[in-house]
Amino acid sequence: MRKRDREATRARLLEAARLRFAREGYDATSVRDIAADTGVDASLIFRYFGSKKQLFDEATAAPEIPLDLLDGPEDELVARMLRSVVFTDWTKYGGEHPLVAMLRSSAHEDTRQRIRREVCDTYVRALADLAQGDDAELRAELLSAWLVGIGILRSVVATPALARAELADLAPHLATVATGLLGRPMAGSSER
Amino acid sequence: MRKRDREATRARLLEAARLRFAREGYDATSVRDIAADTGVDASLIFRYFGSKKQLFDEATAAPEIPLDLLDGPEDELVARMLRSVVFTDWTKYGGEHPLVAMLRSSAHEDTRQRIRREVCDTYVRALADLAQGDDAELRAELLSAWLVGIGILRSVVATPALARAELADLAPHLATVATGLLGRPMAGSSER
Amino acid sequence: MRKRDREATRARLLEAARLRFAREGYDATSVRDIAADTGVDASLIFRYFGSKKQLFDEATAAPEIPLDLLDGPEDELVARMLRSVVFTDWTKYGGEHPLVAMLRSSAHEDTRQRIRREVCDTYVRALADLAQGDDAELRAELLSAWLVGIGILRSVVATPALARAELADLAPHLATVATGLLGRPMAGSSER
Amino acid sequence: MRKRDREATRARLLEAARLRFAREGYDATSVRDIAADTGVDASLIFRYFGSKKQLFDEATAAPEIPLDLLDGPEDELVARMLRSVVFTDWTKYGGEHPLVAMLRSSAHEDTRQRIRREVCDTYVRALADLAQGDDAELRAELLSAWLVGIGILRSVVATPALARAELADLAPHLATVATGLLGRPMAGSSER
DNA sequence: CATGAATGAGGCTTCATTCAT
DNA sequence: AATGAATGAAGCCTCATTCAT
Repeated sequence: MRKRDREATRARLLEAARLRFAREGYDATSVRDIAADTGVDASLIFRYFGSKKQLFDEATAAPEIPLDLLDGPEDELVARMLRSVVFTDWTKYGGEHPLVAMLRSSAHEDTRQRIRREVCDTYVRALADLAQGDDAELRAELLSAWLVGIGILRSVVATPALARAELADLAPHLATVATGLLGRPMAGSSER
Repeated sequence: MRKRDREATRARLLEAARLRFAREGYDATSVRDIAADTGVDASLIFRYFGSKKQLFDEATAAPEIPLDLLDGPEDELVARMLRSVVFTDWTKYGGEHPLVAMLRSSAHEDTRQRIRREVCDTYVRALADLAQGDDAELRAELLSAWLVGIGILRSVVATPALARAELADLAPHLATVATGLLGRPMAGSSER
Repeated sequence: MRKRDREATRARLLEAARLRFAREGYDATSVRDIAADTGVDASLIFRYFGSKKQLFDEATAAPEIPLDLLDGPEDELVARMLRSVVFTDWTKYGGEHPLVAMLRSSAHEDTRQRIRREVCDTYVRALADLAQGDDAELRAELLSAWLVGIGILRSVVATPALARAELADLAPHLATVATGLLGRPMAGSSER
Repeated sequence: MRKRDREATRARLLEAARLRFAREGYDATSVRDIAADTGVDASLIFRYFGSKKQLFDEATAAPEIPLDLLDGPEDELVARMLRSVVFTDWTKYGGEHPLVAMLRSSAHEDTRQRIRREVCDTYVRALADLAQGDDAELRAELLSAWLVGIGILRSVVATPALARAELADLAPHLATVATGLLGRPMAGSSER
């Protein structure tokens, strides 16, 4: 019973922290904000997580990668990635893909490393496996860069055309670019 | 003992501010840091700039757009943009294109607006003029997104292949994507 | 080492603030002074009161009006008021009637309004009810002015004769002036 | 020529200081305010006056007492004093009698002493010479207190009836109180 | 173990004042 | 002698964090 309360409070703190850190960045978020959102005293954060930094690390740990991101048809991989970046409900992260939101805290080298690791381990690697030719990794990174750029222009910078685009609007261009960069035919969207 | 030269001191403060804000972002930079870098008392910042915010605005004001960025041959426009983003000496901004560096302060809506304005006014507009078809603006933004994404992956995230790539490595892929997105033949690099 | 008692600490801060603000005025009092008097860290003031201004407002809130000030015999009303102004133990306010002490912060319009409200609501109104004739309010204010003036000359300016006067010395003159201004016989002192 | 400029600037600084100190009090006035009002650099104040405090002392030195204040008919003395306090053009002092204005800086013991000296030397002494009986000084102070109180309630506290009263409205009450306190017939106003 | 009172460093900013030029 | 650049202390306030209870 007690135990359950503790776990529940910890979870709620984590959730509030995720939202704040995503929306306002590390520096503009105070532990008091998070505690207030949760309705508990700020000192609990130190009991449960040790420090603001540790809470940040835990709150922004890489989310579970959806199984179907990497497991579907190969020619739809890029389309699935794009949907993950811009057409997925990231309400828990303030409405943006976690990686995009984390750029708001990119003033800290630590955060940059975390972003790098996830971008490389998840996106670049999977794309590099698909690419043909000797500079496969570079081309995979260039495609990843595009996805990241779209995420940023769409939500952080809020550029007009991208901000109101639907997946269907992007699909043909996605196919063009992905096909061009990977050197093999890629679909612009998955049928589902 | 420094010379008592208002303009010189102001300029040195501005320079220090540009570097700090670019490297560490608005929140993680304190006016004392900047003053210390400059070797003067922090209160001078308020005499000369009014507030930290005003110093930030002035320090991160859009740099002069090189004349040749928009005035060269049309088919090399994207290549010139890419060089501006990743192969220009941005030492004064901590080594990154100012727009990329400013993302580190993107927790503040104000900064996001400034980024949006410059991206739209300079990059998207020029590209939209080149693009064919009815969704010209969307395609221009998609290409801008790519440039931004490259800037971020290369320096903020420091992804391995991109970080060590030379312009020549990127040129062919640039030509492919730009041509594909704009619907007309584009060069991957300019001869100079 | 002080007890960790929120209410007690708050009360001690309030007490120290009352004294400082009364003796030195708003501007010449720093929150650090008050905190030091209390023996706690200055940041507690902001936790408990929000700001220096709010602490000031709370510390100088009108003290309870003694029940017998307005409820005794009518012809002794002025005498009771005089005793309230100059012959009451205002140690908590640095030795002066709160209204007189507040004049030290009268550089701020806000404070002036508070003084006006209390003077009008408590003193002028009660006196106007007693005065005969059509300019009752003016005469009530003139009598209030006298009481205020006495308070000021006695403690702020510390004029010699008034500073050492006892109630008995003032009583006959009080009777004369009050009777003259109100147009009805008034006593110079109450028997108690 | 140079000499004249210096004296002129000094005089203008003094004038600006008088106004600021009167209207906002010592603490709320900064030397920069005064310098800005005068259109000169703040450091001139230190060259010419030594310190803010010395400027204050000089700016608020007792103004020349009008010759006719003390030299007219005896029975109109109080009337002349009242006119001096509330019906004289004190624009140079922000619209209030200098003594009343100075109460805004009464947080400092120094200022209080200066007020005391002027009140005693000018007002109390002249009135005491007129009063009959052994407690002449006390009665003179009580009358002075009234004048001060009227000045304060009228302009600092801005009590409604007093704030809009004309000299004619106050004259009869003045006669009553002055006559009562001094023990000899006094006029409520002078014929001029 | 949990609570919340207390802390002290540091944030931005304004002040009176000094000191080169 | 005059100018204005520079200073450093101190102002209010917020922060992450600690430590009694």
